[in-house]
Amino acid sequence: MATAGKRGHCQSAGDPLDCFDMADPVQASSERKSLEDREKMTDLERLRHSAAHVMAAAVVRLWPTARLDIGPATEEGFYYDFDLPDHRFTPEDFPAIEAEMKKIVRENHRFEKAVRTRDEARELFAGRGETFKIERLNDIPEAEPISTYQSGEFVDLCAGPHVMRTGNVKAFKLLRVAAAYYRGDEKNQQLQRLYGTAFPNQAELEAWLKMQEEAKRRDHRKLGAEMSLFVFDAEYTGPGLPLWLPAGTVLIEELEKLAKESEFEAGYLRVRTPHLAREKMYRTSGHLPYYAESMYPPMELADASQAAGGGGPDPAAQAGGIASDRYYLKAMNCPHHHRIFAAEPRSYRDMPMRLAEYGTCYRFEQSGELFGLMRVRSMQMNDAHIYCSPEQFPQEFDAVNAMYLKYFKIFGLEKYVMRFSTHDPSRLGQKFVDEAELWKRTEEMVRRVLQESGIHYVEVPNEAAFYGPKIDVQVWSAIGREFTIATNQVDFAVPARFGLAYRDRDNTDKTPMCIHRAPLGTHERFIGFLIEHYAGNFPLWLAPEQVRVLPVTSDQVGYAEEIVRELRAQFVRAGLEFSHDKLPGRIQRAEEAKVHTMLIVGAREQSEGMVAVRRHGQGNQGARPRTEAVAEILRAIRDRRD
RNA sequence: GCCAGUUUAGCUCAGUGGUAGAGCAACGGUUUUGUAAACCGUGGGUCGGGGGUUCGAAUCCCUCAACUGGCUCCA
Repeated sequence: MATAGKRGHCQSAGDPLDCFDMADPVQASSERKSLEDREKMTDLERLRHSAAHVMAAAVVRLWPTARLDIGPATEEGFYYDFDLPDHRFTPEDFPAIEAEMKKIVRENHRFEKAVRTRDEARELFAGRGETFKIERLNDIPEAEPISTYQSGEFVDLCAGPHVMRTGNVKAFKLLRVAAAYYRGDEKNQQLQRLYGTAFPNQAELEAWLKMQEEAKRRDHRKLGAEMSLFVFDAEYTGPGLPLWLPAGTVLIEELEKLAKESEFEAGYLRVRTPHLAREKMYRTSGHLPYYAESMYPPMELADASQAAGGGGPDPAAQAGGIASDRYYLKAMNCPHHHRIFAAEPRSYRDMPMRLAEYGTCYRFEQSGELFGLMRVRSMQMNDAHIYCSPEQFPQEFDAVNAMYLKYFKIFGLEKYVMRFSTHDPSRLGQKFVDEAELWKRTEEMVRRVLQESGIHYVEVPNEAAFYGPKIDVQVWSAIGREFTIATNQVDFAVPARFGLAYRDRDNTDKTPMCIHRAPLGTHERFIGFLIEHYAGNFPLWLAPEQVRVLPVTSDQVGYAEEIVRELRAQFVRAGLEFSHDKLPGRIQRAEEAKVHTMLIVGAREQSEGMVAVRRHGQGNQGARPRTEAVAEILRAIRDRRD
């Protein structure tokens, strides 16, 4: 993993694998900003960076032994890293720090820039015991000037820029305390990081805080519990292993229905594979030994001759002198699909061969990385592998792309970026498989497809997978969280590892290319995203409870039951509620449960064969003939409209 | 895995060393109901698990776990 860059995945030279890693949070980069970047800093970033100085100054006043590292602006505010062995920050310290910050703001110091020689700066920080600053000083390229900023008694090694005076830092708030490894490397010591945010004025700060509150309301973990979609039962099931409740299972099955329909239309063949496989599978794929740590530990069958049955023990294990047989829970489906491809002789007439499966994978994510449904240890992937010839590739890739766009339209996803990761020619044969021509051609094809479909994409050099370029789809949930929700990868290398081949027209064996694709990602992350995207107000086709019929009095129960029967006969998820509550109470509960459509039937409706339609969140839509209302519901479900 | 915080009834939360509480939900009954909460009653908790201090622990201490916020990681 040493060659892996800061933020990508599948980029290490040791990784010849598919990798549907769905996580890719945006992280504040700990890399140095160039001088040009600094000039581009927005006013808000200047303000926040200045606020970081004010906070650091306050901390040093309160804890004079604190040593400073760095304090940049981030997307939501700023942080500053401290080394302070004799005190651990807790949120209880915030009022004192904020009070001291206010004092510094009132003192209204100028941010005074001073350009210094290296030796002067070194001496200055050595005198203050600021060892991190001296190390950071050594990072600054020879050509760049060294500058410090002073506000009051506080001096920091800093290239700026800042606001004019501490008095300009008007509205700020400390947010949280966290640990952070020095230089972002877990081999280094941990520093204490204080996060805060700052805005030009109090009103904007408060608006932002309010937005954060709103975000919490649509958090998928909260809504998932409220709507009984899933639970985590760590004590019995295990951390990161969700149990899908009936309502959540509806979402899964509707998504699978969508996927199966689109994949059927697009000529995919469905396959099914077990949740585990022998060690040899992952040794051949290359996952072992590099990634064993990210997989659940193997199940070891001590008596191999007995365990192995007809096949005998794993020869590789025997060769190593181990008379045992190991099975691993699968962390990805591709090796299994490769073996399916290899199961029978293949002809060019079979190509392209598109093997699809909602495969369940298990990844032993570190405990601290688990995050609701977004980062779990068991996941069901909208997986498929397309085996094709290089000639067939553009068309296949284009079709995959079209499927992505189809899905985005269905879900009303307007804000997304495709992140196109390409190779670096200078690293062919090391980080990237040594196929210069294939790289060039494939990347050009991919680029052209992206451009022609008018998709918004960014190209990221040097972040491709070992075996080919890839596209990650990044989306934002309605609350502004960014996720990699889907991925589409080109693979020229792994089919060869498995010895995959097809007989071509010229009667020679050729190795196929492979496209790994998962436009709906995993159920877990995709549904987590959808919950936030819709704030739990699912469109009719997805809504766990689509229709609830509410008779006004017991006299209409029979009529209501008739309507429910009619709907259920058409596979509409409809129910009836008649309880001791008055109508407004039952409406309230249906609204709270986010039931998509309520059909209210009283004496008036019954006598005229009507229903009064009420849409969740939209109030009373008025009475309509029952047949018309039912037909409209069926149409909307069929068209996957809201 | 690391740092910090949190963990009390199904849910939201109150309870700072002296008999575990409220609202909602659940259940039972009354009410026959017209577009976001009718009324009355009942049951429900080993206060995350374990250990310790104390006459006495939800409350103080230790430890383990899960979750949350970050960091690292992310095949």
